[in-house]
Amino acid sequence: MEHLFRYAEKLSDMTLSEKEKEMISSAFKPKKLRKRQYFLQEGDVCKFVGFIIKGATRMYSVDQKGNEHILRFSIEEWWVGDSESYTDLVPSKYNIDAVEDTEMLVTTFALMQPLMAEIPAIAKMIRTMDQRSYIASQRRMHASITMTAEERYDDFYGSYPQLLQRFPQGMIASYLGISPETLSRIRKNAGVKP
Amino acid sequence: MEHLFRYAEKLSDMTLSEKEKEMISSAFKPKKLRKRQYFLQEGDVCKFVGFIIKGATRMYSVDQKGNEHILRFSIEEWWVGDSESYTDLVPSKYNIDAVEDTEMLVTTFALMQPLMAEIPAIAKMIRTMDQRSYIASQRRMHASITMTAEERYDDFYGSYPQLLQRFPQGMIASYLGISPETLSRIRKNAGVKP
DNA sequence: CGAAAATTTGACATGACTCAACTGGAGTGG
DNA sequence: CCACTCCAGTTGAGTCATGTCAAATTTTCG
Repeated sequence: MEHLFRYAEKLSDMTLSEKEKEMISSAFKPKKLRKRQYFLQEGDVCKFVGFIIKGATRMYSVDQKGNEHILRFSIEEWWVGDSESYTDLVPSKYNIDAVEDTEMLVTTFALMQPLMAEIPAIAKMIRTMDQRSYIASQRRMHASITMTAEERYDDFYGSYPQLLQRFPQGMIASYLGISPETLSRIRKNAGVKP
Repeated sequence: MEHLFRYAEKLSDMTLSEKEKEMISSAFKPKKLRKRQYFLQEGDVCKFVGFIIKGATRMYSVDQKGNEHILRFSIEEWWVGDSESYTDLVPSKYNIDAVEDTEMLVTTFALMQPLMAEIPAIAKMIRTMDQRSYIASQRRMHASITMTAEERYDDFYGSYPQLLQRFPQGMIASYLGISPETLSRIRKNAGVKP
């Protein structure tokens, strides 16, 4: 739990009282996922959110041809869940599964509500998270509209080197919206550049 | 101002007291933009947010070759501003200008803070907006990774018919990340389909 | 009405995809 | 611990979607 407290205090720039920490503790519980295990499957309504203590997950959709398209990676100190599904209570279009063995703290939205209402630090943390997510996603969109496959890879390389080392190349390709073959070729040329 | 009150009440699902309405009124002031007039220029820090009463704006970047890439359209009841720039107080990478003569209510972030802190409906409105923005942007990202140019156009057509009628075709192309020529060809084929 | 901008059309170039074959390393079971 | 399988990644060849450039046409707006 300490991880989560520290994260909330950092993002909110506030301090949590012991009582608040207890409230939080009682709302979350630990959960482990084995590699390849699902956190959420397409068609289910997402009822849980998780905060990763250790490990890595991905969120992706599968198209008619069976190709996977990764929308989001998460590692330590990131949140997991499909906000579209839980805010509107609709079945999710996405799958979320563990890419490594993963430990997280999970809660439900129902349990989250009172925390948000009664703990200012949590409310602020969530606002900050929402903002950051939106900004990140706007950046990614900009990259997607503006850049070629190679530029997008370089951009990703510069922005998220940790993720690059942590996820297999095929998944990175999927995240960037290019084929694994194309990414392989881009990487081959990479050394040859300026 | 009435527009804004109604919007806040709708999104928050709460009622504003007269006192709260006064607070809001004193924080916002009306502003008009002529067609083609800038609301924000690249390199400036975005210090204002606007709520559109009437009109339409776009947010876009310009690349080295001088091509414009539209990241966002806004029309009545939408907000205008670069959240990346104002939350982190960094110079914006984007321009925002009016596509039609536009009337808005504007405020600064400094003036917005107390409203958020003291008016629950405003806090909730903002949270809802943030969530929706993120969801919309995730959808768009998904479309961008998953679909061909033609599918993206159809998707846009289905999701935002109002925008289609309101913005010139070249801007729609830019928003979708395709060339104006390609969009023109897609539209020509559109009638011929199923 | 006329100039400038937006859209359309055509011809051509190319980035990225697909399919298929090959390679190497990781994980598994004997 | 070795042999075997299997999957991820690489490489090559051919194709297709989309971009580019340029000219023709239509629309917009002063």
